[in-house]
Amino acid sequence: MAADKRRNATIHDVAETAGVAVGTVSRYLNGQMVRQSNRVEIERAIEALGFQRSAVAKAMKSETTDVIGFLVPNFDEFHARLLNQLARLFRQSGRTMLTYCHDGDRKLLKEAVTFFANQRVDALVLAGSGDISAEVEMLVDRGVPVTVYNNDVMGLRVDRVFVENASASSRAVEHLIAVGHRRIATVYGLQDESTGVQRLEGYCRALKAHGLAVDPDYMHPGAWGEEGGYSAVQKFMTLDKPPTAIFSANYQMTIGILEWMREHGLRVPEDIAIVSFDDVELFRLYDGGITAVMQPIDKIAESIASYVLSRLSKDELPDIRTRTLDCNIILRGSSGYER
Amino acid sequence: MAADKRRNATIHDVAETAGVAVGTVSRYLNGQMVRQSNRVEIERAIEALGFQRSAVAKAMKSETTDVIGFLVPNFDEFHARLLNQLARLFRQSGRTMLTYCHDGDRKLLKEAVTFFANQRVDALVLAGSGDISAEVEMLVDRGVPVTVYNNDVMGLRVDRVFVENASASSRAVEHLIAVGHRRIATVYGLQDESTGVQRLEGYCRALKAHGLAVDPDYMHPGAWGEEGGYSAVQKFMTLDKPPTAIFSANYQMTIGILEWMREHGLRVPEDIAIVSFDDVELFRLYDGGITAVMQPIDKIAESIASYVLSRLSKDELPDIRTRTLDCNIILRGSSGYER
DNA sequence: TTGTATGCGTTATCAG
DNA sequence: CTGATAACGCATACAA
Repeated sequence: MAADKRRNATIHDVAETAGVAVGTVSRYLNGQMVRQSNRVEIERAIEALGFQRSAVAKAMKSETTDVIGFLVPNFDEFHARLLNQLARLFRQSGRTMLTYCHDGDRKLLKEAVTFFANQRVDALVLAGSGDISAEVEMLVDRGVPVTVYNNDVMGLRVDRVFVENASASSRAVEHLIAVGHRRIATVYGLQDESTGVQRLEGYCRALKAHGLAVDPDYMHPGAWGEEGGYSAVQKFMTLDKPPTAIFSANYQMTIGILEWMREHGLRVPEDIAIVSFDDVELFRLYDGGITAVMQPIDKIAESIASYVLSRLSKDELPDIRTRTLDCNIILRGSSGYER
Repeated sequence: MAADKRRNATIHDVAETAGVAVGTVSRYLNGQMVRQSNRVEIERAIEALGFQRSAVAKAMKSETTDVIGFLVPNFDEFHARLLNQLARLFRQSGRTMLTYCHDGDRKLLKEAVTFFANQRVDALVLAGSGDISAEVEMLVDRGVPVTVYNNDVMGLRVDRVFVENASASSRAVEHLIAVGHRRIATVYGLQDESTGVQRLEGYCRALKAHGLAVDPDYMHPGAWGEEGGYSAVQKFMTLDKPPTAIFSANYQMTIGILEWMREHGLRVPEDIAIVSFDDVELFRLYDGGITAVMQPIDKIAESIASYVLSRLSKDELPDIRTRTLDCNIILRGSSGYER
């Protein structure tokens, strides 16, 4: 009656060959007290049968899966590092991460939340997005801890981890002003996301603080993609007075800018200086380097993990929390800085 | 007796408020025939209760989770795209992907296989690795379809998807020979992985085919990391006759080479020409571009998915299959090609 | 078509 | 400390 090799062995099989009751095996598996002689018998049986405890059945009974859902927008460099760090931190507490990538597809975004709900994840981490609050609220109501990062999603009882988008952007633009630029353009991100709004706000704030006009001609929407940066710089260069510098609100758009400039034989920073949000490997290696706002990814991961894990241990923390982290600006050649 | 908002509603709750039996609800959920009037009642009840079917209980009963495990070495550009494509293909068949990243950590590698076994994934995809065969074999014996890519893992009844590492490498080196290089070095990958062996083999084969000596001084192990490329070029440049070109067996090592050259003010391709395995974004944008072997990632994903899904539909396909895909070489400035 | 009953592999609750 | 047994939420034979 023991497992026939194809079939998975169960704790019943283990109990039988070890000559004990299933309850004893279960207790052994959960690190509770078991008589020494039984312990060795159980271990022997587990080894012999190749027993692997079913996480499915465990979840069924215990109402907890030890899995944390992560709704990823995409697998860019930022998220590659964030995923790595988060997975590491969660693993230390015996949990794992289930990722679902939506790639900006609004339909997938909602499917993902349903998927996580079906999977009964113990907690959910996601980058905020406007039209997702209804679905997420359902999870929150069920008592699933949710943590939001990057973009805010208003009116939800969730923990939040952000970076100082506005002030970092402002400092980035002030750096351009400091090295002598007066005609500074920006390609900005989606305005229905808080990062998009705040980074644009930082740009405007810096100009105003230094008595420079905020000129609509120098502001181009980019939708976060390479094409956005590409068409922005293309448009800027048709102006009577083209900008001498561009602040780009994320790295994908910056790549688009660089692409256009390469195709048209323009040089950085001689023809146009560049400062970008997000510090990626390319910016370190590119020609003289690209000056960039570096997000503290490891700290973001730690903050998210600490929020999630705290809610998972104590069962009910009273108030929702928000943490907003500082960014550093890495000076490189693209803003005229000599290394 | 209906769900109290905090608790998850079950099909029993749905059945009760819809005034039907649980079996009927279950059949409705699985798309079987249900009387029209009952159908609307059930839908109404589901909506009212916010019912979400428990994937855990479904898996418990049906012995299938609709989840496919993917053991990822890391989240580099190659895997970012591979994950995206694979997730998309699996999604189309109603399945999702559970990823576990081991980052080259041998302990995590084994833990991951155990994890997937516990989670009862329906199938497993992984990059081969020498010391993992024992753990994987256990899954194979249980009848879990396993598909291996990138590196082979010998002696296992699994499907395999590779690229033509040797011939692509050979062609890459021949390209360097064709543009006039005679002192061509290589920084190669781990020799306990088939990709490492084959790419080095391709390098040697090209040299021999053109009557050039295979000189150990021109061959440096790189272990796939940036440091490997960095120290390789460092060593090469101390030689009496430094190489005029380098073939790098992956992109991370190439980045290390570029880093060293930047630090020491050497130029590509004037001082050293470069051809690299893996085509990444950086190589497209870098200065005059880096000539690279482009792996057909989308085709790799399609092949993996088709292998996995075929084994999941028909229950028993007789023989294991292997597919080996061709690579293109993208010519750019780093090998002296003018664009 | 529908209802009822059983079992999937665990954990938890009891008596022993 | 251990053994027996009842859930957990769903799918599925089987009978109606």
